[in-house]
Amino acid sequence: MRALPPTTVARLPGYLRSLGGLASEGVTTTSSDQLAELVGASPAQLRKDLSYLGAGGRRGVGYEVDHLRRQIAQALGMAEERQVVIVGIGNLGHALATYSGFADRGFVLVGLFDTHRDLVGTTVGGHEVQHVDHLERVIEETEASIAVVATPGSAAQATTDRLVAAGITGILNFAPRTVRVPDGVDVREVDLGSELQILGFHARQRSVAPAPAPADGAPVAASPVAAAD
Amino acid sequence: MRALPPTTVARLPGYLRSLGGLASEGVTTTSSDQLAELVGASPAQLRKDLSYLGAGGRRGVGYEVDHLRRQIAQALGMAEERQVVIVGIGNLGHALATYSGFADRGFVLVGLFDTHRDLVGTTVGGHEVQHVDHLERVIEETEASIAVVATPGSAAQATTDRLVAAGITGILNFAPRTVRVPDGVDVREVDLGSELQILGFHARQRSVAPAPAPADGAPVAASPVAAAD
DNA sequence: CAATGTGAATTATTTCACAGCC
DNA sequence: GGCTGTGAAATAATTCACATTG
Repeated sequence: MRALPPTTVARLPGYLRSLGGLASEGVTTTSSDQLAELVGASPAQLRKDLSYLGAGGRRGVGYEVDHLRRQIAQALGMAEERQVVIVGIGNLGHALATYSGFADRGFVLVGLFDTHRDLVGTTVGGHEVQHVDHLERVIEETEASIAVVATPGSAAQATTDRLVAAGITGILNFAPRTVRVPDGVDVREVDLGSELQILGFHARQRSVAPAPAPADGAPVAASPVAAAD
Repeated sequence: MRALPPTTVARLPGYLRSLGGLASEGVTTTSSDQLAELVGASPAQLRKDLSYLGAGGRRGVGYEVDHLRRQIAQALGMAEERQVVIVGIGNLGHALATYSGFADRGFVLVGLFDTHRDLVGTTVGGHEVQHVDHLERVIEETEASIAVVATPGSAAQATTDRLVAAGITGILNFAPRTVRVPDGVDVREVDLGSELQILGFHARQRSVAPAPAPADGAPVAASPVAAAD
């Protein structure tokens, strides 16, 4: 019918996580109120999101936890295995390579790559680090479709170009640089520095503004906090 | 006069990064077209974002790079130093602790914490890892306002509660669990697993749908790709 | 004349509120 | 009676398009 709004897609993994928590506690049925509380969303938003999936909640009863999990998992493509490569095995790449969350989400790590002589040949998280020279060959052989870029910023765009040329269609970019990709390729940018700066913005607001709005009382009439000073 | 939309705030770090790139190439003046191309946004959006800041662009000319940088940096609170603590020095926490981007963005690392006996006392990125027992004291003494949570998911909420009680007002949460905070505290959730799953969703779309929409031709009439099957 | 700044139009997202079903 | 599903309303974000200005 209709495509899922991107905002909905972005919330599904969180729903799935909370449902997993419920399941492990033996809960078999839940409600939009309960689940919304767990994920920190509004019940209405949750119901709307789930309705896009055609998640068969029963009125007066709620949602069946297991069924909902399967449905979200399927929407997220977790039914099929996806091969993932990581390029750039520095501190962050190392941490990502040893991240335990790949397997249980249907992702299979099929290659680690770097250019540094002293890294190539070492084993990280059970995988041997290969030289990026072999990138294209490995991607072809393993049919990898997703890549994690954890290179220095200076290498991010060139790396991305090679990955795309080799057939990668989804890129998770941790390098502190926005990478450009052609249509049809999907990028998610994750940048620690940017996240900190966003927190910094709010921290500044707090220090410039008087009070951060009392829990739910008087609406702090028109505080003259301009963006710049 | 008006507050910046959150979406605008989230884009500012990227603008700042690209402006830094321009500056290091010796560029002194730029246009919304040029900058938009660099950051991957539309020129109109860029102009609107910058206009919120009161960024004094000159019509017919463009923006002065240095001035714009200062203005964005100030909006993001980079003028003041902010003290940051990291809780959870596993693989990821270790990588974050050695991340070089703190200093140049006005963030000062003032404490690393963990519970593991064999980690406490070791030095990571020039800082000694302390036991979380000392968390409250250090936050008070250093006046830290921002915390990075890189604990296992099971410890994330309890850690967050302690941080908030100790006065932290901004939290960057890498643990795979949504944490709840009271009003007035700011949280950014960053979860590798979720990001991968979002990429997984699009990968599935590609495999289920025929073609990923030709660059700009026939609009692929009503592809019957429902969310679930 | 080139490029910003910005109201107006458009599109997307969230919230409301209630009918419908269990 | 309780809780979902969903149109309709409200809000937010983006894009358009053009008057404005150096």
